[in-house]
Amino acid sequence: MAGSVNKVILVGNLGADPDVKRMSSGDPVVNLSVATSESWRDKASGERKERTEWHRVVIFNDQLAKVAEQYLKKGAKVYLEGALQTRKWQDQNGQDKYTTEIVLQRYRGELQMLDGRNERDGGGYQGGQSGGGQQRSVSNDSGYGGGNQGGNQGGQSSGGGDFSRDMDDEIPF
Amino acid sequence: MAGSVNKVILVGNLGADPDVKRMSSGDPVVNLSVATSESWRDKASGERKERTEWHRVVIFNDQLAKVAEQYLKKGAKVYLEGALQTRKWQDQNGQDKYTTEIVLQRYRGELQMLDGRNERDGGGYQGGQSGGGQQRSVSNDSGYGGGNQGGNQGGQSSGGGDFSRDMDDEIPF
Amino acid sequence: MAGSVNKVILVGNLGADPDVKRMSSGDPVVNLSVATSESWRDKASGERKERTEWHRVVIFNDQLAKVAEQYLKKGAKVYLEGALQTRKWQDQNGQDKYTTEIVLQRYRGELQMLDGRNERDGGGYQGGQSGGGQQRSVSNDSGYGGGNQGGNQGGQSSGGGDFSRDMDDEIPF
Amino acid sequence: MAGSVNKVILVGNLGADPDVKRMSSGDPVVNLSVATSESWRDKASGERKERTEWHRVVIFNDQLAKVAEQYLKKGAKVYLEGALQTRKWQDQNGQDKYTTEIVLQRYRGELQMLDGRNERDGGGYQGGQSGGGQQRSVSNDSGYGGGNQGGNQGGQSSGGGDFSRDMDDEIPF
DNA sequence: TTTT
DNA sequence: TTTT
Repeated sequence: MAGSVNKVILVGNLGADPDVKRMSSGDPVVNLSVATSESWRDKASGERKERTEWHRVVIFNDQLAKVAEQYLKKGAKVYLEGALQTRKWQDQNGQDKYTTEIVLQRYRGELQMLDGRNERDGGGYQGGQSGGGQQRSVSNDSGYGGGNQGGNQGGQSSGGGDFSRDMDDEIPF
Repeated sequence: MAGSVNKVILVGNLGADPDVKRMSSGDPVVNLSVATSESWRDKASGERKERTEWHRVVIFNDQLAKVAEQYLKKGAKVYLEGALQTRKWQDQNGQDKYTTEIVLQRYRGELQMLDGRNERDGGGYQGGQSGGGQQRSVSNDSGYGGGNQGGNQGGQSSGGGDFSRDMDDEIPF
Repeated sequence: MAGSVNKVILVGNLGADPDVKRMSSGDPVVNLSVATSESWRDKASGERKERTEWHRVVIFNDQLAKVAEQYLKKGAKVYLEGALQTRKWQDQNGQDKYTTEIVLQRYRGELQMLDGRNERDGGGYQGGQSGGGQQRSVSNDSGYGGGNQGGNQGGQSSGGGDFSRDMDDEIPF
Repeated sequence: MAGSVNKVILVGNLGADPDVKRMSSGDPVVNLSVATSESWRDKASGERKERTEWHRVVIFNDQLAKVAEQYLKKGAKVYLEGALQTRKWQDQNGQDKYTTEIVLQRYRGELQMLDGRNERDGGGYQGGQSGGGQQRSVSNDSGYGGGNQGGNQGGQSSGGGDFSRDMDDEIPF
C-alpha cells in the first residue's frame, strides 16, 4: 500500500497468434507478442526512420485469456492495459535473466480489439477465419461488459502477409 | 505548478467529418465529435445494454489540426490523448452554459488513426477517398514523427453507412 | 461500435471534503471536486501564468466510496482514474444543462491517495485527522490479485540484493 | 505499421538519488530507479501481502533531466510517463542480456513531483534539502501552452464563485 | 473550492 | 533501493 500506480497502455499489432498455456490449476495463461512502432524524420539526414518495439504480454485471467485465445490472431491490432512486471529466471547455463512483461490480471487490465469492422468481405490474416463476431471489446470486468461485448462488428483484420512475415523474423524472444 | 495531471485517453469513432475553423491568427482549430461505447449484460434482465458517450474534442495545434483535417473522416477510429477543459459561455438567452472538452495542444496531446490498413481495395466512408497514405499516426511532436508518420499503410476505413447515419441522429451537440 | 476506450487520469487536489450521498439502495455515492493546475511562462510578457481546472468526480462504488469518505479531505492530493460521462438535466427554469463528470465504477476506476507520508507528526489539511493510516491506496477491486499476484508466475520482480548487485556489475551505462 | 501507442504511467518512489551521466554530446541522461508497490489481503491465509516492482527509468531530455537532477531525491514520490524500450546488450561473458526501461524523451514523457508540500518545515528525505521549491511539476515541453492555453478559447474553466453557486443551485443530486 |  |  503506497499510493503507487503501475500502468502500461499499448496500441499495437500481434506478431504471432496468441500462445495459450494451462496453469496447474487448469486456468489458461495467454502470452502475446505485441509490436508498437514509431517513425520520424531524422533531422540530420532527412531520412525517414522507423523503430519497432516488441512487448511481451501475459494474460492471467480466465475471461480475458479466453477472449484472447478465441479472437486474437497474428496481425490483429489491440488496445491493452496492464502492469509492468519483471521476472528473474535462469537460462540453461544457470545465468540470471530478467524478463519484463505487461501483465493483465483480473480487474487490472483491459483488452480491446481494434480492427475487424471492415473485413466483411473476407480477408483474414493468413488462412482466413470465418469472420463474424470478430471484433470484440473486452473490459476486464465481469459485470460491465466483460467478455460479452461486441459481436456486432463482423469481420476482422490482418496485417497482411508481409507484415506477418517480417514479424516472425524480427521478434527477439 | 502543482504536481497535477489532467489526461484523457479515448479510442472511439468520429461521428462526423472534422469541423475546421480558423482563429484570428489564421491557425486552424479542429473540432471532433468522438463516440465511445460500452456494452454489458444486465444482470437482472439478462439483456444486452449499450451506452454511447459523445466527446467534444478540440485540436489547437497546427500540425495535429492539419492532419485531422486531411485524414480524418466521419466514422474513422482514432486514439487520442488530451486534457479536460471546461468553458463557460452564454447562450442566446444569456443563460450560463458549461461545455467540457478534450483539448489537444502542442506537445500536449496525441492523435492516431487506428483504421485504414485493410481498405486497399476501395471502401472509404461515404463517397470514398482515394485511399493512399490514409493511415496516419501522429505524435504531437515536431521532431519525433509528428505529421510524418505512416504513409505506408494504404487505405482507410469507415464505420459503414449505418453507423454514420445513426451518429448524425444522436449527436447531442 | 465497440473497441472503444474512455479513460481519464487525474492527479490533483480536493477543493472540498468529499460530498457523500446515499442512493435509494443505500449505497454511498461520493462526489469530489478535484483541481488540476498548470503553469507556464508567457512568451510575450515573460509573466508566469497559471490555470486551474476543476473536475467533478463521482464515485459509484461501495468500496471506493467508503475509502473516499473515510480518508479524503479537502486539500488531499489524489490519483484517480475513471471514465467521462455527460449527463443532461434541467435546471429550475426548464433549461437543458449538461454536466460532464469523471465516473469511477466498480472495476472501472482507481483511486490513490498521494499524500499522507508527511502527516505523521500531526498536521493534516484542515483540522487534522489523527494521522496514521493516512496514505491509502485503493484499487477498485475487491480482491484483485489475490492469491494470483506473484506466485503463479514462478518468478519475482527483482528487488533483493542480487538484483542490485547484478545490475551494478552488468548494466553498461 | 503505424497507429501505435507505447505508454507507461507510473506513480512511485525513488529508491535512490537520480543517477546523472553525460552523453558524448554533453547532454545529461538521468537514470531513476522507481518502486511501485501493491498490497492485498490473501484470501486463503487472510494475511496482508505486498509486492514491490522496480522500474528503470531513463530521461533523455535536457529539461527533464535537469529538473530530475535538481529536485528529485531518494524517497521522492513521482508521477512519470514514458515509453517502454528494451535494449539488448552483452555482459562481460558475452551473454546476451535484455533490459527494459521506461524512456522519457523530448515531447514524449512527463515528470511530476508529487510531494514537497509537507516539507516546508525542514525534513526532506535524507539529509534535507533546503525546502522551498520542492514541489515541481514539469511538463516535457519547453513552452507548452504558452500564450495559447486558455485565452484562445474565449472561455474559462469554471472556477470562480459563480460556478460554485450555480452548481449548488442547479445540480440535481 | 485545491495546490505551488 | 522506495513507500505504507
